[in-house]
Amino acid sequence: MRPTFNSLCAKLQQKAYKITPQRQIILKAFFDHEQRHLSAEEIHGIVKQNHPEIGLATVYRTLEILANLDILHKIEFGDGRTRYEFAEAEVHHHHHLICINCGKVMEFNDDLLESLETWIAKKTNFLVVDHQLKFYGYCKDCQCRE
Amino acid sequence: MRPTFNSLCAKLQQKAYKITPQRQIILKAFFDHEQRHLSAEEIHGIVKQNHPEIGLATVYRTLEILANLDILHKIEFGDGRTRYEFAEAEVHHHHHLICINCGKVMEFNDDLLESLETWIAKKTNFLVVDHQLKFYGYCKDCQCRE
DNA sequence: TAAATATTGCGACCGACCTTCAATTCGCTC
DNA sequence: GAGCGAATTGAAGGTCGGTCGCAATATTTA
Repeated sequence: MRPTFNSLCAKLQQKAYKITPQRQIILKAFFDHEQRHLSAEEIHGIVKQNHPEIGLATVYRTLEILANLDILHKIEFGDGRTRYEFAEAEVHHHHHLICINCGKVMEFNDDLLESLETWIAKKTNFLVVDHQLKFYGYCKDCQCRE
Repeated sequence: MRPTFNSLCAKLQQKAYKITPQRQIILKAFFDHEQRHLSAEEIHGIVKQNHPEIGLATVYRTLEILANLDILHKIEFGDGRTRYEFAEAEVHHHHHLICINCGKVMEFNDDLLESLETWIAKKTNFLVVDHQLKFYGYCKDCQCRE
């Protein structure tokens, strides 16, 4: 079951964070664009449409808080900007297919890596707590052209 | 068999790049620090010791060229700076174990992902040409403390 | 050796992100 | 609901990795 907007606000409040309009607006933007991997500037662009007074620094600060509370999850696609998605998605071990040509990002699920993690622990004494798997290549649309 | 310094210079020359002292010095630095994942600034620091006149921009430009020629391979560990390693290492499908606590980076090899790539191609029509797998966790030394 | 062209170092610039600070707002208590 | 203290905000400026423009210089080819 996925968290509701209200349950996430409650999570903020539990940790003594104040429920400001700005934080609500930013959080709502993630519900409205659930499918995308949004960067800070993209979020800023979205919330500014209806709330032009919200500053970029506030967006950065809010994203940092939401990531620390495990509400959002940071991802990097190598284009120099950090992107965010709902953290709950991460427990399904979904990973990313990144098109080198058009930059489109798709997802796929797998559970293959869990067995790999325990194998690593045995072999190397390294305690794995998270992993990131990215595949680079050409999506269906970009395989003919280019 | 790994390429020699001279064979890599030849590769540059084939593509109509000039063999300048700066490029040789930067390339040599990678032979002298083969085990590490060096960033542009680190390379600059190394080459400046014996050749203080080499500019940072030249280092960036040279690394870009060497990466485009598949002599070096770019890697990102999420610390905001691009790092480089010899590309030949990549064909062995080695991946990285990144310690969240001390930042140490270890490597491990696997061939597991090749079968996954063909599986993806069938399932999603996505043509995989490269992949990146990173595990975050705690290395042996950091598991007790922290 | 000289001309044509690529490359260099420098400094200015860029974009993503963070910090500082005065002004405002939240959440609590009365 | 007013008042208080602490957290938060927007704006401006700063940091940092990386890039660009340009005049000076070096490499290659003839």
